[in-house]
Amino acid sequence: MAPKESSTNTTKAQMRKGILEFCILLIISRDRTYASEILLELKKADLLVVEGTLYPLLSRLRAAGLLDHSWEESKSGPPRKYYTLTNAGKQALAELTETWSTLVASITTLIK
Amino acid sequence: MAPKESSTNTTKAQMRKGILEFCILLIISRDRTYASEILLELKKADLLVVEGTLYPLLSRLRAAGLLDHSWEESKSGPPRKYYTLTNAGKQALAELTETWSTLVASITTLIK
DNA sequence: AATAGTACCTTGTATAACAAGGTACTATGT
DNA sequence: ACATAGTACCTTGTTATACAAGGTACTATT
Repeated sequence: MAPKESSTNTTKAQMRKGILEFCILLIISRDRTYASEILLELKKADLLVVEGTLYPLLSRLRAAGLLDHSWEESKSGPPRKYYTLTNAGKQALAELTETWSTLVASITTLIK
Repeated sequence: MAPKESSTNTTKAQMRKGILEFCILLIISRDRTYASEILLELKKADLLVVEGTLYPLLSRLRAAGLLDHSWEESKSGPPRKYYTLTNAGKQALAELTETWSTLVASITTLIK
């Protein structure tokens, strides 16, 4: 029997995708960090993402003025590009947190 | 000064998008319903969607075997296409609900 | 000098959301 | 009887984006 792709797999992926930007801002807000580490954090939170998704997204957030970055040397490899939130980024995160709360409330209502 | 598009608008839209399919299954699970009514329900839950998004999505879910439909007459207009969940749809919804819970837990952890 | 590990980034393809436009049935007003 | 408004369906074309795959480059280890 040929392995059948579960149709919920893509739906689950969709669900996670939508909140990616929010999670990235959340992670960066805790402490300055760099792309490879963000990938690990997202994996820990069961939000699987690949490089080809993350890098363009970070660029977009930076272009939108939400992120800033600075290069720093590393003891164990090439230099790292550390990201931090700008003031606009902090404000955006606050708004998104609000949107998230509303969303959770809406869905909780729908479930019941 | 030209009005500037808030960068969080698109991010918020993204966030909502991801969970659209989940919400649609949730809404249909409560009682059989049709597209125009689903649109209203989503608006009530602050999940703005347009027809061009909903119709292809319903078709996809149906093609995936999660939805079934039947035409029924209406007293106040053209016939309506009522959707219901198939057994596969019910199972998918159960899985998505689980995924949703995990997601909420992950993000709650990130926020703290 | 070669290999492994870490870290960055880009390109091409497929999917999907949205805006806009289109069809058709029913009820209502004149 | 005809036009208009309301409801409900659906499609097409454009744009955005997620992912897979591949590529560059620095450091440490053997």
